[in-house]
Amino acid sequence: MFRVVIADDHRLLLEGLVSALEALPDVSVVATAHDGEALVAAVSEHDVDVALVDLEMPNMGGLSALGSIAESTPCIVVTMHTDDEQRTRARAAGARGFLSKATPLPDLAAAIRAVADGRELWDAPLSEIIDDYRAPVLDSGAAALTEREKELLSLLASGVSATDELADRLFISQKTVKNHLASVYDKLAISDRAQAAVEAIRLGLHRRES
Amino acid sequence: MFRVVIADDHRLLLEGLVSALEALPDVSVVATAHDGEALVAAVSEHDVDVALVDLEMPNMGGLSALGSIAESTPCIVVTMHTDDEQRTRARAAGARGFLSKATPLPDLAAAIRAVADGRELWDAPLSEIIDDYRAPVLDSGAAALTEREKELLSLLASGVSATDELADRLFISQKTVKNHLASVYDKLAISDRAQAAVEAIRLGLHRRES
DNA sequence: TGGTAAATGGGCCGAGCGGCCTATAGGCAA
DNA sequence: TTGCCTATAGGCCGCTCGGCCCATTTACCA
Repeated sequence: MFRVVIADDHRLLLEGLVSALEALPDVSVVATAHDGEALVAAVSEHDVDVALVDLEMPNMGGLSALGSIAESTPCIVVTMHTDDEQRTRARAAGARGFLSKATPLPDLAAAIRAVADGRELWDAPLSEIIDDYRAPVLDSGAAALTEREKELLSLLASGVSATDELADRLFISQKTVKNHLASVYDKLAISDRAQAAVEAIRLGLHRRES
Repeated sequence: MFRVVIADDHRLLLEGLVSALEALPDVSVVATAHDGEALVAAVSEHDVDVALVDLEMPNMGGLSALGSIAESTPCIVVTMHTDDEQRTRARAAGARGFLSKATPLPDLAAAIRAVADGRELWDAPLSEIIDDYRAPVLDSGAAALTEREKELLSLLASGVSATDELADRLFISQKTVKNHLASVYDKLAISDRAQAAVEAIRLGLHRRES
């Protein structure tokens, strides 16, 4: 579980990112900050794997804050201004990466995983580094789920819980539904459908087809 | 369920907002757009209660797009530049409201509800209008849940599903747990704990105390 | 070619769950 | 003061769920 701090004075972006990153099964937002000073305070108070830092903030801008924290905490600069000058400054200040606010969310997630893994996003083409980290880092149990088991969990997460209805939706017998469920319980170390539904949602298995 | 369209060329903000708004029990994001043209197309293809529009976008800016859609679709301008000139232009173009990207997320949610309810955010102090719409609009079943029932759902949503464990956590007998559950099933029109857990998460009841 | 994993299916059984009825005490409002 | 709602709790019962055996077919892979 990667522990992330986000600093941005635009609260809609900040709180939106919190929601989107928290929805990932392998990311946890441990603190947020509206300005540079709060960011410095936040990383000193929490164990942080990656900090996302906006450059334009009141009370000590992102670059100054980077100077204080970049040595001890891997930082990714997330900014609107993507000119090379800002990019160079961010790198010089110790940032491990530099992303535009126009970046798709999955790319940011991958960048977080890459930086948390010790990579830097400077030299190689960004897409190459990022492609290595697209998949969420799941615990061994969740990673062992088969496709059929995920389909079952997806139905559970959408409120289909009765054995007969699950069987109808998957075109299999009720017995096979129970077998798959037993396998899921074993892999996720849980013991009933309610917990399975909670895990399914946490793993992002709700609302998808096939 | 308010149907919302979001247009913004900064994908991190866009996708973050989608995640945050979808997490609300009374908001559904039916489409997104990266530019003005896609926004116009989106509102013509979906039934939309409120459109959130950024002013700075490629391929027809927000103001031009407003001209095409503001008459038929209530629009809230969400922008970084909050000077009075932009504000006046947005109003002249037919927007029902004007919010900074520094707005807290709950205020945006309230603004969406207010505008969907036919209000405009111009004259009265924003905080007064917004305060009338802080509470999510719940269906009658969810609105009828008592505090104790919400506590129970909150535990369910965090993976506590066994009757005896729920009883221990709430300091009541197992029988009372089952009584509360039966009441929840009735109010939410569901029939077991798995569905209750799904609903609890949808209603935002996960991860809160007492 | 043999081993492993996935998907399918069956039987059995006990414990847990949900449905239904009743009851008491406290708070609040008509 | 007479209801109604909430929170608490018990009994009873039938059905479902989960745990534990098992088998077959189809893959894929070493």
